[in-house]
Amino acid sequence: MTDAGKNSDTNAAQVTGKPTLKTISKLSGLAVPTVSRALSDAPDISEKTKKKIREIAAEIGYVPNRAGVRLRTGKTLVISLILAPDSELMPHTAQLIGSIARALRETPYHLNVTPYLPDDDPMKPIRQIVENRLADAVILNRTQADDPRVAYLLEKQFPFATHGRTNMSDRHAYFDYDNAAFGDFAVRHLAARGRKCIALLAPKQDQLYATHMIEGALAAATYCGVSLTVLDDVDSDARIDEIRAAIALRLKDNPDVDALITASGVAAMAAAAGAKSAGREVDIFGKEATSILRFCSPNILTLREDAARAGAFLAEAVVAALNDPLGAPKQGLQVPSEADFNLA
Amino acid sequence: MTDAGKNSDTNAAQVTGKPTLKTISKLSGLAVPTVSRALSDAPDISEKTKKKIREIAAEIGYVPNRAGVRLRTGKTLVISLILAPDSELMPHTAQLIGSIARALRETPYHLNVTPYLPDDDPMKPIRQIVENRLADAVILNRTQADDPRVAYLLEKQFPFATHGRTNMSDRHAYFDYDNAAFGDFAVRHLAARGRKCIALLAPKQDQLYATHMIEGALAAATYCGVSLTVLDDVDSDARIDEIRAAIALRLKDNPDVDALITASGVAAMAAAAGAKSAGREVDIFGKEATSILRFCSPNILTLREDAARAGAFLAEAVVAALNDPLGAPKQGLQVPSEADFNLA
DNA sequence: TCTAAAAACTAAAACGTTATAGATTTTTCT
DNA sequence: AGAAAAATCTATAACGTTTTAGTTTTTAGA
Repeated sequence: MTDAGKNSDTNAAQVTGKPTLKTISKLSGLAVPTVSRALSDAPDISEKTKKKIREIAAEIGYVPNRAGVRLRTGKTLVISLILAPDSELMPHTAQLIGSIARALRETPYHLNVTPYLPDDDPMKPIRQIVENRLADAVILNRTQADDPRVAYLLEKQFPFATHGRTNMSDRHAYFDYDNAAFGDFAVRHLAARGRKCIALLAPKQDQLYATHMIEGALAAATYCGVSLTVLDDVDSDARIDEIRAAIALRLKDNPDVDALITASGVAAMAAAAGAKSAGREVDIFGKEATSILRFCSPNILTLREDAARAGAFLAEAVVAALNDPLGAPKQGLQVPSEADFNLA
Repeated sequence: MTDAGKNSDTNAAQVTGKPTLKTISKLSGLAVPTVSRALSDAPDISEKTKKKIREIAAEIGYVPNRAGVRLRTGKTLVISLILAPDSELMPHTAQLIGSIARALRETPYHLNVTPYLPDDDPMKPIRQIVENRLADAVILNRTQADDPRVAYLLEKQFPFATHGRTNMSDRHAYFDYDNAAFGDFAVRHLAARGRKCIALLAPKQDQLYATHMIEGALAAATYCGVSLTVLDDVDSDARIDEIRAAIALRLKDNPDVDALITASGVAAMAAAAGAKSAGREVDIFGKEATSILRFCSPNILTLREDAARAGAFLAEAVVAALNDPLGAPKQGLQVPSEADFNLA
C-alpha cells in the first residue's frame, strides 16, 4: 500500500477558526516559512508560488496575527500619541487624533493614546514606552522649544514626530503651523483695517510658536508702520477666565491698543470678552480651526488651522521614519493663506 | 569534582536586556512556569516562593511582555474606542478620549482609537475588531436608539460599553447624560425667567437622547404652563451654518417663540446666531462642556456635561465587563444639578 | 515506619510568526 | 553528460507567555 504519499491530500485541511500561516500551508502543501516569505515578497520564492499563496490568503481572508509578529520581530505595530494635559481642552485635538488614526488605517499600525496630567512627569510615559517597547514610535503634541522628551527620544534614537517645532527640529520629523506667516498676516490685515497699536498675547511657556509669531508680527509692524506690543506676562495658555481678566487689566494700562492678536481661538474669545468688559472696542485676530468663533461678539478675525492636515502629515511622517530610519525626517509647514481667512 | 551541583550558581545569571520570566527563573533558581504562576498568585505555589519571586520581579523591574501574553492567552490587552465621524468636531471628545485613557492606566489595558468617516460603513471597524480580535472590548460613542453595532456586539457577546443609551441598554454597560432631567431643568428655568413659548431643537437621527430630552421638557412645560414646540425638522447635528439658517427660518414661522433649547453647545451658538439674524431676542439654553460659550452673544444658558466623568466611568465599566463577563453591566447617569449651571 | 494524600514544583507543549542555515531541485556552463 | 551555480524550498529554532499533565517533595494518617 502506497497511500502514505508525500503529499497526503492537504486540500481537505480543516479551515476552522482564524486562518493562520499554518492554514495556508496545509491548503497549499507548502511549508509555513515558505508561506511567510511568499507573503512578504521574499526574493527566494518563485513568482508562481507567490501568486498561488497570495490567492489562497486572499480567499480565506488571512490577516497576520499581530501577537505572533510582535513576539517574533519585536515590533509592536503601535504608534502612541502622547497627549499633553492641556490639549484635552483644545477644540481641535479630537480632530488631530482622528486624522492620525485614519491615516494609519493604510498602514499596519494602530494608534494608541497616552495622556498625562499636569502633575505627572512628562518624561514618564515616554520612558515607559521606550523602555518597555510599548510602541514603535511616538507622536508628541505641544512640544516646547527645549523639550526634554525630544532630547530623550533623539538620544535613544526612538522614531517620533512632533506637532510643533523645537530647537532640535532639524533632527526630527514635525508638522507645524507657520506662525511667522500668521503673525505677518494678522498685522498686515489689522493695519489695513486702520489699526495703529496692536498688542500680541504670548504664552509664558517656552514655546517656539510664540517666537515665530512674534517675529512675523514685528517684521510686518515695522513694514506697515504700526506699533506692536508683546504682552508676555499674559499666559495665552492659561485658563480662559484668567486670560480675560489679564487682558482687561492690560488694556487699561495701554489705552492706545486698538487690536489684539492671539495664538488660539480660545484665547481670542477670552480676549474679546476682556476687551468687552474693559469697555474697549478692539479688533481681535486669532488662529483656530473651529467655526463657532464666527458667532461670537465682538467679531473675531481668524485664520483656520487645519488639524486634520497636521494629523495626516504626522502619521505619514512617523511611518516614513519607521520604514527608513536613516532617511531625512519629514517636515511640514502649514502656510496660512487668504483661503483660510474668514470674517465673522 | 562535584562542581556539577544541581543548582549551579544561578545568582550570577546575566541580567542584560529586558527582564523576562526566564531572567527571574535564573535569578531564583525556579522554573519559568513556577515564576509565572507565582506572579499570577496561583494557589499551588508556596507563600515563601511567591514572596521571593515578587521581590526579584520588583527589583529588576519586570514587566510582562504583552506580545507573549497576547499570543498565549488570545487577550490583546487593548480596548478600542470607536470614534463616530462627527464626534471629531465636538469640543469635548478629546476630553472623553483622555479620560478613558487615563482611567485605563490603572489597568493592563491600552486605549486605541478607531475612527470612521461619514461615508464608511459603521459596522466595518467593529467587525474587524471582533473578527480579527484587535481588541478585548470596545467603547462606542454617539450610539443611536437602534444601533446595529450594539446589536452585533450583543449577538457576538463581545464586551463593550456605550456613551449614550440605546434600545438595548438593559443588556449593556453605558454612561449617559440624564437628558430628561436636562429638558426638565431647561424648561423650568426658562419659565421662571418669564418665557412662555419655548422651542426645542431635535436631531433628525434616531438618537435616544432627543427622546429623553423631549420627554423631560414636555412634562415640565405642562407643569409650568408654558408651550413647547419640537423643531424636529432642524437637525441639531447638522453643520453649524445649516442650523443657523434653519433656525432663522423657523423663528419667522413661529413669531411667538421666545426661548430655544438645544442639545449641544454648538447648536446653541448656531441658534443664537440664527436668532440674531432673524432679529429676535430669545433665550438660548444649551448643554455643553466648554466654557467659551459664556463669552458669546446673545448670552447662552448652559448646563455642563462632564466628559471626563463619562470617560472614567466608561473605562471602569468596560474593564468590569472584562473581569466579570456574566456580571450585571455597569450603568451610569449624569444628573444635571444647579452646580453645573452657569449664566454667562 | 510505612503508605496515602496533599502540597509544591517542573517538563513539555503551544499560541503564530520569522530568521538562519541547510536541503533539494532546477538551470547553466563546459 | 557531468559539475558547478543558481533558484527554490524546508527544518529547526526562537521570541515570552501560560496551560496541562506530570513529578517530586512534604505532610498526614495508621
